[in-house]
Amino acid sequence: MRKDGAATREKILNAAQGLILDRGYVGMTVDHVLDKVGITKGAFFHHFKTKDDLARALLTRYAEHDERIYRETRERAEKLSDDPLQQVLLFVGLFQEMFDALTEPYPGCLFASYVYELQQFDEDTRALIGSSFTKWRELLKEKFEAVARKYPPRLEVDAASLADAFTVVLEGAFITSKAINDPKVVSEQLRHFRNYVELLFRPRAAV
Amino acid sequence: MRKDGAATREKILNAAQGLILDRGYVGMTVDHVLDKVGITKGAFFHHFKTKDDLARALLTRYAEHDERIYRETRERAEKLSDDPLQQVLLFVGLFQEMFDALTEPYPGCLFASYVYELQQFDEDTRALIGSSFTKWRELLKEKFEAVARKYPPRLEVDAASLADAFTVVLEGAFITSKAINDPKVVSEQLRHFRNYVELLFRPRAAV
DNA sequence: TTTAAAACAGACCAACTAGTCGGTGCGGAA
DNA sequence: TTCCGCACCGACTAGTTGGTCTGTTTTAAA
Repeated sequence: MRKDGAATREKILNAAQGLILDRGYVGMTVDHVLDKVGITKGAFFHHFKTKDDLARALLTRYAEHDERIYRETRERAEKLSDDPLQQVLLFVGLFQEMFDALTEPYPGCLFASYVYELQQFDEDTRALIGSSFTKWRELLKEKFEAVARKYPPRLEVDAASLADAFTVVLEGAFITSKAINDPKVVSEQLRHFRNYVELLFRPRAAV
Repeated sequence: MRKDGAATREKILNAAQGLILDRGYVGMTVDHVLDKVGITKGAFFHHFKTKDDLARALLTRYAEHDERIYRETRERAEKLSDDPLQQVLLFVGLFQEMFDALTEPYPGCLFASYVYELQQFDEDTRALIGSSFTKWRELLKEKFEAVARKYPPRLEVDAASLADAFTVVLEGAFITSKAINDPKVVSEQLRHFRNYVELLFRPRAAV
């Protein structure tokens, strides 16, 4: 397997993603990628028409990967318990587990990186970012609605914004974790979100 | 007052900040700033030695502004109530008020922008980012410790990470707000943080 | 073995980048 | 009035950027 186009393409994507999270999209140059992967201009532009083309491919791949993680984790939680509240708490707990294993700060979220350079991207790319956020929301929203039906919340809350809160905590924790260079931040903050859900819905007797 | 150097300097800083939040630091070029302010290269490099010099000045100004807001809001809350729990709830509520008034998404946090291009900046600048985050933490941490002394929390929590949670919610909400282009996200998410604090500390009888 | 396409090499280019430098005009001190 | 210095101008430069182009190697089918 001397010349494997698909493998080279993957290497380019992986290298570019790391570089973008470290230096931003504009700050990541094509030459940086070439150095990191060990290829030349010809190879790069054989696989990607333009740098923007790479940006789109990268975001699409990231979105698919993210959605799979969300969906699989939700399914795992649903298998572990029949109770919607327990399912949500397990869902958050499973994410906590993942981020607890980190020994250095999570490199960051590609969406967040793009959001802070939003004007560099075309309308399609920006739409993809927005639709990913709303997709995550929908994935958790129905879960929270089921929880609220079974356990009346102690305070009035909106299922959609509560679903958003999970993403919000993740995004905020990524930034804070990188800023103070502390890998523990993400799981600590997820713990707070878990606490919130618990306090909001868990019936008195069970506490 | 024909030629006011200080005013021009401010105009440069303001224009650059807006451009950076839209396009990232590398994506903001000196020429963009010149266009926006209506000056020339000579004027720009008269006020700032290099582009990096502008980046540092901008971050310093932003850090001072942020700290002032945090501190003044805390002091306002402290004047409005003697009870530490009420003070925290008021603190969050006052922020909610500010962000509730927005008609378009908050342009973003300069620290977060820099964090997603971290490798572009020197050690000093990165240290300034880290120290700002810990400063915000300290500012709220003592408050939460006072709350916890008076009202035993329903779940065991660490004051430092709870203080971080406020910043985390803000940072995460900024990104989500921009991503889905919805200015209401920030105040909604602050509401959840307020709920959390309330559920965590407020005694049963008062709920 | 032939052959056509895919995978890659690397010299080259136009546009853009941050930064320089000699010069200009104006306001106030002497 | 002279003179000095701050604020500003804008042509210029050296280096970098994304992207092109021509040519070479590899792969697998015919």
